[in-house]
Amino acid sequence: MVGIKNNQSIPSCEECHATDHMIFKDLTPEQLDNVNYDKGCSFYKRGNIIFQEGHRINGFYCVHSGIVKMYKTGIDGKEQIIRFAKKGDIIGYRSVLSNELACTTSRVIEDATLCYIQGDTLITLIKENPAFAMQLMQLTCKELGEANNYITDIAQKTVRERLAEILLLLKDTFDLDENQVLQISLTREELANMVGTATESVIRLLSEFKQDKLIELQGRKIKILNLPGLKKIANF
Amino acid sequence: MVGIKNNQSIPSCEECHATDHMIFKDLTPEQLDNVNYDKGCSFYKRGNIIFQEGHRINGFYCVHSGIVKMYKTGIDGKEQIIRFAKKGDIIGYRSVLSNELACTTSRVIEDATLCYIQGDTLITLIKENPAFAMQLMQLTCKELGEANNYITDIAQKTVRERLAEILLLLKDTFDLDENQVLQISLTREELANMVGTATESVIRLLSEFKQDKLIELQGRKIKILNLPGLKKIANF
DNA sequence: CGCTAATTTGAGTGACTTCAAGCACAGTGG
DNA sequence: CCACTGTGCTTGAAGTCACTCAAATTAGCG
Repeated sequence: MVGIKNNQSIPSCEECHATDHMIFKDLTPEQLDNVNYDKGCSFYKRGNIIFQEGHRINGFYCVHSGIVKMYKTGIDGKEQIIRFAKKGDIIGYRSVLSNELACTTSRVIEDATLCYIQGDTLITLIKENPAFAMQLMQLTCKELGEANNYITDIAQKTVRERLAEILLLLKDTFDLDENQVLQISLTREELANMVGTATESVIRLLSEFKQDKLIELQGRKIKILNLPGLKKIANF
Repeated sequence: MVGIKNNQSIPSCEECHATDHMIFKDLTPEQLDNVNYDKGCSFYKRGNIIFQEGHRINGFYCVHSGIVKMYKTGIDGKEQIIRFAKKGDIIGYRSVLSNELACTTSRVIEDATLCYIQGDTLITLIKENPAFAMQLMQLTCKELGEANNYITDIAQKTVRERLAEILLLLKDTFDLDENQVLQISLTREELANMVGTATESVIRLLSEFKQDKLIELQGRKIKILNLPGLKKIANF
């Protein structure tokens, strides 16, 4: 089921293919085989950097397992987390397409396996397969729409509202386990870097949410107690 | 030079073609002719709405002249201006591609002429012309990159820094005339809706900039006196 | 090796400061 | 004359600073 190449076990694209949002779902079997054959694959531990803002990248990555955060570094080094990538998501493709330097840094949050695919392969696929091109374009448009929403939120909502919204977003992206606990573990600082606020503010607001019986906290585990309540606070 | 159709003078795409960032530059002459023939064209006065957030649009628009603002409506109706569109820019294509409702409203800021092109035409072009598909994808990626930058700025910079940055952005987008005056006329409220702040704050900060000899104000005309100074304030 | 000691990292609190929003009102000019 | 601009004043949300405490890592050492 899994081939061995470069003294390393490389997962087949087929595995990711199960993921419903998989970008390669419109490829012909031959095209997928090509991608599968050409790609490299590496394991990264939490904290590892996949690529860094401002560096040139000649290919893109597809997340096979684990979680990666994408962030920009603002003034005095403060991170602004733009999005997360999980199984089936691709990262770095923007830089390949627009032929620009990477505009974000991507760092592993949960131990991850990523496949690396040459930029040329992507360009070729776009030229050969219009359905794939459409798929990719829709992905970009979706991300663009989300970015625009986020701009509006961050410009107009309070920190409190935004934190509630981020919790809901995390719930949608990473789901809850059977105990309603968010299936992603972030530090308070990382949460702050998503919301765009100070770490202390996140800590204070989380305690407020806890006192208001909206959530429950055990370390980094966040249990959602009152989803409608959070939605109300988030204004959505 | 200009044909008459529907009792209305329709400018040829050739005119826009001169614009260097024109999206259609990779079309074959026949494809361009097709677009040119199929398109509709309308004149809009300042204040007119081209399309509205949440509405379905089945095609997209190409700005032939004038200026259009694209904004989202946030809580209690406050506008958040996402971007402007001027000659050669296309708007609404995102919704066509992702087959979603419009996520912004677009309203005319300076009397404008816009061409309307069917969504199908766009899809066909993408399928027939990979170079055009690449071009469009690069446009989307560029917008996405800018949106991500903006998220970081708005989350981390002060209103003062952001206002300076917006002035620089306006300068790059709409240029200065021979007297260093910004070639776009916005109300203080519109500026505030770009920066993501209150109108009063913009007014106060503009006066500060004026006192610091960075700019000069005559009504809505903004004259740039000290570009490096503004860049310094904007942190870039 | 195993068991403290030492250091680092993250969570949490309180006091203080400041930036910017909001309100009310006064011009002003197209 | 109404929409826009401009100003003063007040208040509150959120950032900053300074610190404690707990947990987790790493180092040290018999």
